[in-house]
Amino acid sequence: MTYPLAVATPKAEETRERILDAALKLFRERGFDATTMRDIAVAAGVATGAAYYYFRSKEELVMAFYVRTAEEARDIIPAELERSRDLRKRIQSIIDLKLQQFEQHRRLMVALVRIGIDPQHPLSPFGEETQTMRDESIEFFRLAITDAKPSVPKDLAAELPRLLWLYLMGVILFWIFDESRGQRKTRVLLDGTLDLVVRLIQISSLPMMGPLRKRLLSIVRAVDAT
Amino acid sequence: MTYPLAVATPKAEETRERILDAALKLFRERGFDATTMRDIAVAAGVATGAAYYYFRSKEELVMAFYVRTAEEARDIIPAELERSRDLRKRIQSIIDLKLQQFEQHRRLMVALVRIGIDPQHPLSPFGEETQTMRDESIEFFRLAITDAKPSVPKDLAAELPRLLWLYLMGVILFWIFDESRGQRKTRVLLDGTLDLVVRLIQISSLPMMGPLRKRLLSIVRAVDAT
DNA sequence: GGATTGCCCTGAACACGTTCAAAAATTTAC
DNA sequence: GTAAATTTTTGAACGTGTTCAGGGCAATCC
Repeated sequence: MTYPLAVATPKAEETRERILDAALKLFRERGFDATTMRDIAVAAGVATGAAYYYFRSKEELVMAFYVRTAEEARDIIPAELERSRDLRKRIQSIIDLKLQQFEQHRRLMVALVRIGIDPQHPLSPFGEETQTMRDESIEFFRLAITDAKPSVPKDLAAELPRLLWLYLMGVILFWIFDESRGQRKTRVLLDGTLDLVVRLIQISSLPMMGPLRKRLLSIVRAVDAT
Repeated sequence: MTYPLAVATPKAEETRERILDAALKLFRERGFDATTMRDIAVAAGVATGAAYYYFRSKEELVMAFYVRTAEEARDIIPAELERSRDLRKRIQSIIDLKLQQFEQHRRLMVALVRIGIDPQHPLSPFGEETQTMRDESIEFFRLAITDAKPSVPKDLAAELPRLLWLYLMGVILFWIFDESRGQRKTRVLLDGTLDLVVRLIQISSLPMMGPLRKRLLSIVRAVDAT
C-alpha cells in the first residue's frame, strides 16, 4: 500500500488540507452523494485522481473530519470534566461536545454511519483500525466516572465506560436521523435517558440488586470476550 | 414511477422470480458486492437492464428476500405463540424464527443494514414504505405479551411491543456482525438479555418502581411523537 | 383481421468511484 | 551541480449501478 499515513512534506500537507476542505465544503453544501470526486478535485485545483493519494476513498474524507473532531476533543474533554463531580453532568458534557462538533455536518454523518455499521470495513468505529480512537473515547468515560457522585460500584466501574461509549454511539445515531426542529427529540431522549442511566447505576448499587448487576456484567463480559 | 408494485401476468411473475432467485444464489455464493447486475442478468437469462423493471435497485433484491421471510412468518409466529404462555419463551420464539430465516444469508444482511440504517432511504425498516411490515412485526410482540406470564402492567403494555421490536432489531444487528463460531455470542447475549428483559418487566411492576416506569414511558412517548 | 394499447424486455449509453502507468516535481546522494 | 531516487500529481481508462429510448409481443377493441 502506497497510502501515506503521515504526510511527508509541508506542501503535500497543504494539498491534503485543500482537498479535505474542498470536500467538506461541497459535502455541506450539496450533500455527500451529490458531490462527486471530480467536483472535489476541481474545487481543490487538482487532477481527478489526486484525492486518492491522500485518502483511500470518498468515505475516508468523511472519516478525516471525524478524526479532526477527535483531536479537538482530546484537550477539551478532560478540562470539562474537571468542572464538576456530578456524574450526570460529566457524562452529558462529553455527549454535548460530540454533538456540538458534529452539528455543522449532521447530514454528512449518515455517510459515516453507512460505513461504520460494518465492522469489517476498515473505517468502522467497531473495527481494528479505529481502536486507538475508540479506546481514547472510552477512556474519557472512565475519567468521568472516577470520583464522581454518585459513586459507581467497583465491578461495574470496569465495564461501565464501554457501555457508556455504546450509549454515546446510540445517541449520536439517533441524533443523526433526528429531523425534528433543532433535533429536539434527541434533547428529550438525552435528558430522559441520562436520568435513567444515573438512576439505574444508583439502583444497581443497592445490596438487593447485586445478583441483577452481576448478571448484567457477566453478559457484557461474555459478549466482549474474543 | 413505472415500477410495478404488483406484477400483472404469470410470465412476468416467473421472470421476476427467476431474477430474484439468480440474484440470491449469486449473493450467497460470492457476496453482495462481488455480484454485478450483469452477472445476475446473465444467470437469469435476461438483458442487463431487465432487473430494473422489477426492482428499483440492487439493494431492493435483498429487500425482496426480507419481504419473503416476513410473509413466511405471518403464518408461523401466531401458531408458535399459542404453544406457551411464558413471556420469555414467547419473545424468544419470535426472535429465534427471525434469526433462523436469515441464517442462510447472514452475510448478505450487511447490505440490508447499510440501507436500513438510513430512515430517509425508501427501504429502511424505520421508513414509511416499510411501515406495514414493521407494524405487523410489532403486532406479533403485542400478541406475545397479552395473557402472558408474568403479566405486563397495562401502561407498559402499550409501548412494550415497540420496544421489543427495537430489541429484536438490535439482536439481529448484533447477530449479523457476530463472527464467533455459530454466532455463539449472540446466543449468550440473547439468553442473558432475555432474562434481563423479563426481570426488568417484573421489577418495574413493583409499586416502588412506578415513578421509574413512568419516566421511561414518558421518554418513549415523547421521542415517538411526530 | 387490422389497429391500438400497454406490458415486458433490450442493450447501448451515462455518470460515478476508483485505479494505474507514466510524467512532473522535489529531495537526496555523490 | 548533476544524477539518481523518491514523492507528488496527472488524466485516461476500467468496471460498476442505473437509465432510457425504443422494439417486440400479447391482449383488447372496432
